[in-house]
Amino acid sequence: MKIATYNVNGINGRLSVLLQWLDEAKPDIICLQELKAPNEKFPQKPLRDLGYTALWHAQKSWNGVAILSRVGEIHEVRRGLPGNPDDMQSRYIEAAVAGIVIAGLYLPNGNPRPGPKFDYKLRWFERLIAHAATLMESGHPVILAGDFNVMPTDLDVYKPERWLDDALFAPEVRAAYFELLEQGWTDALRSLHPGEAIYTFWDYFRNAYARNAGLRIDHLLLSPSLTDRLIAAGVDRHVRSWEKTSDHAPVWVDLRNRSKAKR
DNA sequence: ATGCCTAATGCAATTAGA
Repeated sequence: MKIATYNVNGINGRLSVLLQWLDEAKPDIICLQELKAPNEKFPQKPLRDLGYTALWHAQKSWNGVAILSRVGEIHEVRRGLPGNPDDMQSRYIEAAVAGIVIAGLYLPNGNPRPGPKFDYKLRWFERLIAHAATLMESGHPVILAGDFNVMPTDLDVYKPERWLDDALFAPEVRAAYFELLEQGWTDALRSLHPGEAIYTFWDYFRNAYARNAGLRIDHLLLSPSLTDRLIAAGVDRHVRSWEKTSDHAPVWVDLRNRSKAKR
């Protein structure tokens, strides 16, 4: 079973790229971020024509997350992170699909730092850590997938020294990421490719993709029972070279089917 | 320090992204 995350940077502006990639890669479950469209403008029909049902949590202009599936019903668990009823930004959606709890998230960017946006990022991260702890304690197979807006280590940045003061690489943000991992989550891509520079984002400026001036900020974190099923993980980086493409590339994991002998 | 690019909104220029 292939599960992916993809920050599309505008689902309607990038729809042809999204559909082409889905048709080519045929992932089973996909978490999308940055829909940048109101709920009523979610392109349900073209996705359904490709065999995907969808659940989305969007808002006008900014943010917006969705879960797509072609392997069975999407059972919504929650939309929005608990812990702040005043938070109106559509950045979190959680559903049960094919026996797995899928948490799709779009962590705040946080720039400029310092400032209110950075404070919001840190508070949002704290809420994620608290909620992820309850998911971990549940014992269910869980995957936290999305745009975390964090490069965990120097290896995840083309030029780390230039990013030290940035909200995506600040010490307190990386510390929050590792505090989350310490609950028992496995960073799927890094666990299978230790020591390898792999990026998921290249900005539109300065010919960044051609220079491979990238960042690794999109992550798939697996609970222990899913880590045992992890076969492969990768980035479909060629999608970043397409016309009208997002500044992110899709990231995916391949999981072994549940063993009947063990159940 | 800022622009470089791109999208959404809405029809010009601003906000936001990372």
